[in-house]
Amino acid sequence: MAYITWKLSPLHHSASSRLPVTLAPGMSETRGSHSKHEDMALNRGPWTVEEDKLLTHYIAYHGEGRWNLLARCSGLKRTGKSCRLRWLNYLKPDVRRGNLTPEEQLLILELHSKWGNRWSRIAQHLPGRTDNEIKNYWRTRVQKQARQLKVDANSSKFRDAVRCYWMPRLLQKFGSSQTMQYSVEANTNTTTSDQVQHRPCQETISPSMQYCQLGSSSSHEPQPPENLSAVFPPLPVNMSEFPWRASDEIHGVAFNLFSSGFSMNNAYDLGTCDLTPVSASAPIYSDLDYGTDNNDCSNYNGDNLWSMDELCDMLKSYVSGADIKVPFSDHNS
DNA sequence: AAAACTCGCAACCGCCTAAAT
DNA sequence: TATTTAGGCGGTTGCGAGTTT
Repeated sequence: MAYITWKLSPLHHSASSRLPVTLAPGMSETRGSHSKHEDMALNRGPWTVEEDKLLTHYIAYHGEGRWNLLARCSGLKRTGKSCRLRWLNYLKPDVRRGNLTPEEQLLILELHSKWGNRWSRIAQHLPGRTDNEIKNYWRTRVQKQARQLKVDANSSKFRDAVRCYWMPRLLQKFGSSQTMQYSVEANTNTTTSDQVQHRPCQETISPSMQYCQLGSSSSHEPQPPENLSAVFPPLPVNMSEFPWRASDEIHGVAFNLFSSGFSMNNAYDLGTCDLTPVSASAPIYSDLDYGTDNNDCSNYNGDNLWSMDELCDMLKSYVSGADIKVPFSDHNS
């Protein structure tokens, strides 16, 4: 098998990319990364087109792994670590690029609520997405909201807000974007990254459903760290505890998201959530919204239904205990 | 128009663990 | 068993591009 796919880093499109830096041996290089035979200067910083080609061709012939050997034999003046990172996060053909879909965002929120900052583990359940990308998403989007609210991203208040307002909104989007499908095997008990990314589709299920099944296998799953009470609190069975009622009228739309399937036992069982009232009036996204190519979601603007400002206002209202007005976008109007 | 500021993200750092010696 | 090495992971940094002032 040879990879002939060639992708240019966005940096390569820029005429003013920062230049790679060549370091003499011993200049602030990663601990233990030098062999005694390694005598040449190492490049650091952005990868050049030539370096990418070299790495891609080498892996096409020799396969992945043995990164230090690769670094020495390929002619690249890079550390093995650097080569590995470049390949896994950028050059590997099945790396998906572009904005995260609502479905993916929802899954990240769900999984992070369960596992905390286990980025690589979370990434295993988002085929084609890298841990780095998910980590960046969390830091730039989610933590930003927490900062604006002046609350800790791991605080129960913020988690409640996310669970009550952000996730339902994503579900709303998700409910109207059923064209997005994942090739994920239903039984994920022993799933590995490779299995998720490369195996043929045996059953098409939504990530949320996948997650539900994950949850059902929890006896084999390590528990989240203690300091992560960082799980979202279970949705209250008694909706009177909730900032809104089980069925709220929002701009003329009966918002009945939590009416079926949530309980203390399946707080994350989003897959059983009744989306009908929502999707009936929800905006319809065409393939164009997500990009018709599964590897290209760049056409999808993840914030066009719910802007960050909107979200921030709502979360602020929730944190301050004020009445909530949930905007509802009606594309028919 | 330009300076200041913000954002997104690729790449690096350093710690940890497992495998090899 | 102790030490070394390689690979993996989460945290952090720094730069280009875009936006605001």
